[in-house]
Amino acid sequence: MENDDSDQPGQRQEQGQEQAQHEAQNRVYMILAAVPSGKVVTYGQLAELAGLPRAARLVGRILSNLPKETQLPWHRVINAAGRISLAEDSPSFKLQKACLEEEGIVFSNNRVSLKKFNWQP
DNA sequence: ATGGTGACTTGGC
DNA sequence: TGCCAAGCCACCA
Repeated sequence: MENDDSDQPGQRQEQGQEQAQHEAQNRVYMILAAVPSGKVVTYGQLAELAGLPRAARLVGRILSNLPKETQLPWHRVINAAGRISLAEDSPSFKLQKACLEEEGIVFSNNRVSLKKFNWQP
């Protein structure tokens, strides 16, 4: 048979995109959950490990959408400059910094030691 | 539908 | 060392 399975390209494609996004988000969660205490990872690294090169910004968006009750170590994610990508006066900033210091991360002038970037899965 | 913005990154000065 | 500009991706007005 000619197989007229009639996949409506439009709708199918749209669903595919949405699913892909969801998958990507899920992968980011997995990678993030695997980051050990005492270590940090940058948005770019997290994106790359999740198979999303050049999507550092997307990771930031995903984190911003995390529920406040999340179990994920979102506080272990910092930017490439070794800084916390949040406003200093923001409660989230203070929380993140406090969590990292609890884990032994040392800050110098609001910046994390670059040596901590050496985390391999 | 074009433009602006943001938990980003990299390269140049 | 620090600021600026361009690139990149998704979302919102």
